[in-house]
Amino acid sequence: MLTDAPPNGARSGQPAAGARRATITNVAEALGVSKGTVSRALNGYPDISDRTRQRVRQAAERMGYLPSAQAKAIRTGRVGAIGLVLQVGEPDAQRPFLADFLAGLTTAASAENCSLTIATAQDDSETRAALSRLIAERKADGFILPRTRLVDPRIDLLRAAGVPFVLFGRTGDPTGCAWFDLLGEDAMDEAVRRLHALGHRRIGYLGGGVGLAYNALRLAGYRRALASLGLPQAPALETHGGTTMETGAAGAARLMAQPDPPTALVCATDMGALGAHRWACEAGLTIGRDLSLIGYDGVPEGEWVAPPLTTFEVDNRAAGARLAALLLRRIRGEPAEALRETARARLCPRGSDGPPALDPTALARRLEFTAQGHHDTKGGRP
Amino acid sequence: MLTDAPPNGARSGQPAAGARRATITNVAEALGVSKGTVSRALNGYPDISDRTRQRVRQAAERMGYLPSAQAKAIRTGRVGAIGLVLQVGEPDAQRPFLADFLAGLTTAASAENCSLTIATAQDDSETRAALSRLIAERKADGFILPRTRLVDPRIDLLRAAGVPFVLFGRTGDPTGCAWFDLLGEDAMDEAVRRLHALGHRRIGYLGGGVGLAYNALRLAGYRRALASLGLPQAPALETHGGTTMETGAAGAARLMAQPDPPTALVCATDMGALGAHRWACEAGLTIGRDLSLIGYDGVPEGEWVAPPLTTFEVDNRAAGARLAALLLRRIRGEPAEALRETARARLCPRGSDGPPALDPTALARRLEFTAQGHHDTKGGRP
DNA sequence: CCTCTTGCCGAAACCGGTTTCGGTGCGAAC
DNA sequence: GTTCGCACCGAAACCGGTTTCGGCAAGAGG
Repeated sequence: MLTDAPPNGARSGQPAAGARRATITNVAEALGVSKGTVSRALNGYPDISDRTRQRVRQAAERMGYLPSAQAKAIRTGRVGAIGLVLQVGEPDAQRPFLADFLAGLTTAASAENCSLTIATAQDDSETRAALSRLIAERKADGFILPRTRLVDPRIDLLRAAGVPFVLFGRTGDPTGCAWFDLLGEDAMDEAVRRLHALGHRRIGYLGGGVGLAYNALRLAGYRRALASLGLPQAPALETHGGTTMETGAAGAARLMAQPDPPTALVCATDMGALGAHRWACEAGLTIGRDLSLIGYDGVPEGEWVAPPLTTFEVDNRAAGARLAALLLRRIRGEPAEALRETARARLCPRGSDGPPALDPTALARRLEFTAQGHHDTKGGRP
Repeated sequence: MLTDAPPNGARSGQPAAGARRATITNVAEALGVSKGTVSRALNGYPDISDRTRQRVRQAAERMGYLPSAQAKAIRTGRVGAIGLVLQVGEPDAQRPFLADFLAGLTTAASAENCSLTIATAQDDSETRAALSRLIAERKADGFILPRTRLVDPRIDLLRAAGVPFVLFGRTGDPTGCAWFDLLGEDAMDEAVRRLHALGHRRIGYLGGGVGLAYNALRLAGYRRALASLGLPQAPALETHGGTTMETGAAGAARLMAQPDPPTALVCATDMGALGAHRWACEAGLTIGRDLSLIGYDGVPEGEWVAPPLTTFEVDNRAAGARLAALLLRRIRGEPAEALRETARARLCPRGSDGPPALDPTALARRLEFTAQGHHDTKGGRP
């Protein structure tokens, strides 16, 4: 059996078989110097002679000594960990991104001797509770806040607690906030221009999570492009909440059920776009001809549908790395205003967009026709 | 600007605006008792009167006091965290599972006042380095080891260090190991029986990661079912390494390039099965008729292909929860041998399996025919 | 009335680090 | 030959908890 957690260890002075890690006292005794000297030597204080520093370094190396993060934290106030509370159970949780995102966070953090502490929560109140607890137990020196809202109670909580944080996304009141974000508005702008160049003149917006900051920004980018191109803009061309296949399909159905429906949809999320994709297939539309779709996120499922989804790819690993770097600087005291970065998502052209085969009126007639029962669904053609 | 990390705080006795968390000394002073009394009262020691215990509890609650995990750790040796090193960058990394898995881990852990510390690594040596560092810095009381190998250096490392751990999966030398695992061998067995009941008599195995424990177990389950049903078993019916679409396609191609190819493939992983799926489509086979496929994992992509993939669904959230619970008990000193659990994956029948339309010989002729150029690929039928 | 428990709690050691303060030895300057 | 400054390091306080030890008071028993 494994040596069961030796609580008080062998009473002997020599740890011997206990496999106990070396402490700073062990190193100090081995060298015949004081604890303080070892600490200062290893932490680069100037009032230690080079010879002593060398000896201490070598002894520490030889004994496999690494300072305990907890013991260090109790004095310095820094745990050497960044915190992240994931809200799972939400429809558009960050499924495929997560591994890459975490990899980015941890590699950047561990480059500065920091680890990552994570917690999960089902809803908003659990998230706040988890944050409070991590703060109270001092398990993290600062936090990454993903999926920012326009008004975000997490931000108020951290501001009030005086704990450093960095947003993944922007927010309504940016006072004292550092952030990293992708320019979703530019992506939506680019999507509209691309569709316009293909010949589309009536372009709809299938929005994402209501209240989430990204959705407001992407909507703004969509509208900006419409305005600059002189294309029509109308409430009937916009819908929101399309973050899953179900809601995406429902949103697409709503947008397309009008006399002059859009011939193309710019979608704030890939999952919403995939819902629209499925709806359009079932409505008998040929995607990329009758209806064009452009998504955003770069989820792997987008490659699986036919035709594959044109979308904007996000480098989540790089995002995680930048966020960790910013947070570490924030923890060291740099002002939040100096820690704001953005990046661009990369257009990934695939098959779901193309020149419109029909004008809006013809498209509406076509939809009405199939809706009246002339449907070719998965029954095979008789 | 936010109050920048007040290192030594205001010199005043009253923390006031510093927003500093209350310490045990604060609570003790507020009540006029000693630190020790507060500690004992909150930790349920028996030699504290009920009245005092109540007063301390209320004061702690009122002052928002929660003991610092680090300060506690320094004395008790327990950090109150479980560790997990994720190996990203591998082809069959746990992409879709991860969020659910983490949710299971953290909810089960936080129920016992534990958090989760994670690190990532690219390869084996980085993984070992990350483990060593987390141990040396005492950032975790124990570890979850996912994706176990038949011979796994991580296990040796943790055994030598005397650190508790629980495997997600089994391993070659189980001495001193606790684990949770899914009975992949039973799933493969069930898959073979299902195909046999459908009429298949020549069934192949598209194996997963070489050297990984699950692959050996699933192969054993496949062979066991063949033997018990009296079906032919041959090296030519087995291949390994199919953990991605590419390798899965290659494996399927190899298995099917023989005079009497299998009419059905039992696949150790969904990604391998999806590779076989794509290969079969491109080879002009009708999946579910010419060739049947059964996967394992329950990745979401399986629902996206046509026909959707019959597979075994794994409840990764529950797995995470069980693993965390086992690890916590292990940390408390329960013997590893008493902490071994298994669960079953649930068959999820979809469309990729059915009665065979051809016998092996006819199937081989069919494949040869299309290989000679009579191919109908995505060019449309001329 | 004295002793012996028993219940309850304070004092202080302790965990493993960091940091302040003060003191030594040495060479240089006066 | 003092005095001063400087480089270097030891002693000890400190961080925020836990745990051991011992003491006091009250009650029980003789």
